[in-house]
Amino acid sequence: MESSSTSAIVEALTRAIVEHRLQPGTKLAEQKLADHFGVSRTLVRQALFQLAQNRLVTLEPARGAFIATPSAQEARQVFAVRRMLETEMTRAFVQSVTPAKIKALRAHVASEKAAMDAADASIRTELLGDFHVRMAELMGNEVLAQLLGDLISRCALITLMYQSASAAEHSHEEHADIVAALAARDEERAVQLMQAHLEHVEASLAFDRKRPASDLAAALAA
Amino acid sequence: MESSSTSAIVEALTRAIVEHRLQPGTKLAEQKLADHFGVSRTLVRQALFQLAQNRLVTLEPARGAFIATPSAQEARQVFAVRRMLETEMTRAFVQSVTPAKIKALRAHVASEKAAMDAADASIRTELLGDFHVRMAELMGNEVLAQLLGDLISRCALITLMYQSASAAEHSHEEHADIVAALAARDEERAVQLMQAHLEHVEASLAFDRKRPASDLAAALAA
DNA sequence: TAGACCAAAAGTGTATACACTTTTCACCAT
DNA sequence: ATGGTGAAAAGTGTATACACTTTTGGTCTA
Repeated sequence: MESSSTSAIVEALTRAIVEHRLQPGTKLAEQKLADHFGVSRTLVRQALFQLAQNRLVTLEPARGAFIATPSAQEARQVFAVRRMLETEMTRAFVQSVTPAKIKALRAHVASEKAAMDAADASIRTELLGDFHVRMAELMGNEVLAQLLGDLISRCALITLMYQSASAAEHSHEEHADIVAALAARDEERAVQLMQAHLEHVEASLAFDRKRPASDLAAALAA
Repeated sequence: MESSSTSAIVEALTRAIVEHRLQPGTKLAEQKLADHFGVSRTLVRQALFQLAQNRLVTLEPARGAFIATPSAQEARQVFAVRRMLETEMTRAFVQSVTPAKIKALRAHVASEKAAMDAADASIRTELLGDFHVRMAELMGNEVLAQLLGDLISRCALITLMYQSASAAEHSHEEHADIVAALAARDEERAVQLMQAHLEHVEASLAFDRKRPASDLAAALAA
C-alpha cells in the first residue's frame, strides 16, 4: 500500500492547486487524470479521496471531483484556527529559540526576498506560506508541522479565490519583523506581530469574487 | 463518490479503535474486513486509506494495514498541539460566551457524571473527549471542531497505549471547573484550568507500555 | 423559437481479475 | 534439535469490467 504513484498524483495536483494553475470549481474527471498520469482510474480515485480529506477537492456523489471552492465562512474559520495555533506556536518558539533556528528562519526570509523581485506569483505564494511551516518544523513537532501545512494549503486556495488586487504583499517584511522579535526573545512582541500579520493577510481578502473554471489539460501540462 | 459504505466502514473502525476494542498493532486484513462488512476490498481499501490519513492506521507497503502504534514522541507532540489549540480556543470561548453555550456544556458535563458511575470505560473515554469537541462546535467553527476531533481520536489511541493504572479519572471534575470559569467569564482562570487539565491527562500516561494485538473478528462483532 | 423528452454518450461506484510480494510451513541438511 | 530452503498459500497493488447515474444533444411538439 501507500503506492508512490498515488502520492505522486496527490503532490502533482496539490501543486497545481496551490500554485493557482487550477481554478476553484474545475472538474477533475477521473479518466482524463488517469490518461494524463498514465495509470488506471483506481490510483486517481485514491488520490482524489486523499485530496478531499485535505479539503482541496470536493467530491459530489455520482457527479465527480471538483477543485474546492471554500466559502467565505470557511475561509474565516481557517484563519481563526491559524491564529489560535500560530499564536501559541510563536510563544513556544520563543521559549525554545536557539541561534541555529534563527539562522534557518533568516535564511528562509532571505529566499523570500530573492523571490519577491523576480519570480512569478505562485512561487512567492508558496514561499510565504512555507515560512509558517518552517517555524513549525524547527520546533521539532511533526504533528504541528503537518497540521499547519494542511491549513496553509487551504489558505492558498482561499487566497486564490478571494485575493484582492492589492493583496498584502508586505507579508515578507512582516516575516522579517517576526524573526527579529523571535531573535530578541521578545515573546509578547513576536506574538503581537504574528497575530497582526495573520490579520493583515485575512483582511486583504475580498470575500466577493468569482473565477472561471480552468482547463485541466493545460494546467497539468505545466 | 463519497460512498456511504466507505464512510460507514471508517466510522465502524474508528469506533472500534477509539473504544479500545482493537489494540494498537493489530493487523487489518483487507479480505477479512471486506467479508465482515459484506463489500469488496475496494471499499475497505478506501476506508483504510482514510484512516491512515487520520493516523489511526498505519499502512506498510505490500504488508498491509495495522492499527497505529503512536510513539511516545508523537504522543507528546499531539498533546503539545492540543495545548496550543485549546488554550486559544478557551480564550475565544470566553470572549463569545452565551448562556446557551454554558447550558450546553453543563449538560455535557452532567452526562459525563452519569457515565462515570455506571457505564464501561470506553463510553467514559468517549464522553471525556467529546467535551473538548463540543466546546469547538459551540464556537461555530467547523474547521476547528473537525481538527480537534481528529486530534482527540488520536489521543484515544494514545491513551489506550500508555494509560497507567491510576489514569486521571478526575477529568470529569476538571471539566466542571473549566465550565465554571467560562460561565464566570474568567478568561485567565479558564485558560489556566484548561492547560492544567491537558497536562494532567498527559502526565497520567506511562510511556513504557506494550500491549498485545487483538482479535479482529471478535472486536468488530461487538 | 422555446421547452420537454428521450436515447446515446460519458462518467462514477463497486466488484472482480490478475500480477507480484510477503508469509507460512513442510522438508532437508547440519 | 536447529536453522536454512523453497514451494504453496495468503495478501497486497493495480487494472479492468460492468452496473448504474448524470450529462449531452437532437428531435418533436406547442
